[in-house]
Amino acid sequence: MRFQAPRGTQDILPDQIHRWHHVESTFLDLVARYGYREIRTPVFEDTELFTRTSGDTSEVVNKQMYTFEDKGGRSITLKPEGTAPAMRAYIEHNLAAQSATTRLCYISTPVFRYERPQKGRLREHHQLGCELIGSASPLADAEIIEITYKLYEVLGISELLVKVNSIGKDATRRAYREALLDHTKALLADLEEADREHALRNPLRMLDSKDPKFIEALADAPKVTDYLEPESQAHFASVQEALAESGIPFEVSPTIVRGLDYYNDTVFELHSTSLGAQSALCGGGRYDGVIKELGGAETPSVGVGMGIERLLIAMESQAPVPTPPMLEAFVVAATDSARPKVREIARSLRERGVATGFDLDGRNVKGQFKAADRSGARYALVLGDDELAGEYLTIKDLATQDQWHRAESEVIAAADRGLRGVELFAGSHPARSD
RNA sequence: GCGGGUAUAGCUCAGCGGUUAGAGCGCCUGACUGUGACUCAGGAGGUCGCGGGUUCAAAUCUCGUUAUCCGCCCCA
Repeated sequence: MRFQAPRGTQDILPDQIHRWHHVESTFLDLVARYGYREIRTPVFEDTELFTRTSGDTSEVVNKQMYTFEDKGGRSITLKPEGTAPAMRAYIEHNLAAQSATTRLCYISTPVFRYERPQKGRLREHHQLGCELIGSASPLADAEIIEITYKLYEVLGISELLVKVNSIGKDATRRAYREALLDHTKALLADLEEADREHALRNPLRMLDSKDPKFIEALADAPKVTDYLEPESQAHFASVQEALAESGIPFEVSPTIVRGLDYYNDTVFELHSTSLGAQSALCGGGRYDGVIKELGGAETPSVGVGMGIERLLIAMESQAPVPTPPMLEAFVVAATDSARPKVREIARSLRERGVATGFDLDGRNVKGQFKAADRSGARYALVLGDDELAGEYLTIKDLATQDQWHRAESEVIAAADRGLRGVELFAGSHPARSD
């Protein structure tokens, strides 16, 4: 029996991991400038955490959660999204006591949804996220969108579309839902039972449909923005103003409704045209009711979750990340008598922070050079009887094939001063050894 | 959950009823006993995704299954 990774999951192999590190460190560096601090939450949570917040009519909670009973009889769910666990932790550890507004971020948190996999859609994927807790200001909404936009910009995604919408307060959505159902009454009556139920469960989703029937029927449908309360209208206008001031191009898109039920007022998504059917790079919005729903004080909040796998797909074509070399230097034993010294030099360099390799298996010089080449090391440090006698190293630049001598003590001293690359190995004695 | 395509060497793919299943790239060895990458010569590597069926004969046809890709749905 040969095992393979479960359907919809992927191994992230060493040849790929630098791309993840690049995204993660770019993200952490960016959000640190806004004052976000990282939080890590468990992979699984109490099932009710998600049914309470995401809403039991949502597709995610309804059919996509990985839910099971543990040996203690508890209902456990692998996290299907990142916000609710972060809010649970925020309440549980009373982070509100530390300051009025709290900025949390998370990197590469695994997210599980039972879906039919295709490109850019997995059963386990990973998200980066930001949560700005404790501010009702439209500037908070704009900050989250700005950070998201900047991240993609810095990472080199150019074919980017920012879509924002406001879905208002509960009352607005209730009224609008009614209006929408009223408007599509004739169409709904014609639908198959299953389709009708689906539409009735969340009427807003009809807006997003690609079905010509819906598109036609909804062409002259009322807009949610017409139903917004004055307060929500003003908020949405201010968010747009703030985005414009930040120089972020966006479009108001009435069809953005989001899959989770906890959002109010601002919702947004960023799409990349290079992604095919699964074009959403991230989604987020304001969720003022979540913390109260989870037993905390009423606390307005806004946040975003960004899918890493989709981001990496978009980057592949638009902004590939160069593969860093495995090693900086490789020490070659030209004679067997040099092997102990080779090991000693490798150890000295490693202690001084230089990624250094050498042959463990008694390979001949040719094999050692080959290994040096494979390792990506720019420099081979050759050590044989001549070098042992003269206490120097023969250094070869594997890219240019130049070769020179340098006293061992000088190399170590340079490494001690923190020098790297050319400065570390460049010789003051450019004589060739052959 | 629905519809369709694909699965052959480490990778990209050809072969589509009939000798021993191939190519390019990669890998290993040698030419070169202290020099990789380039060149030349040689070599290793395959349950043809898996299981059943049809046939004298199956990588090839067929059914099932698993994975993957595309569209729908949903979303990151």
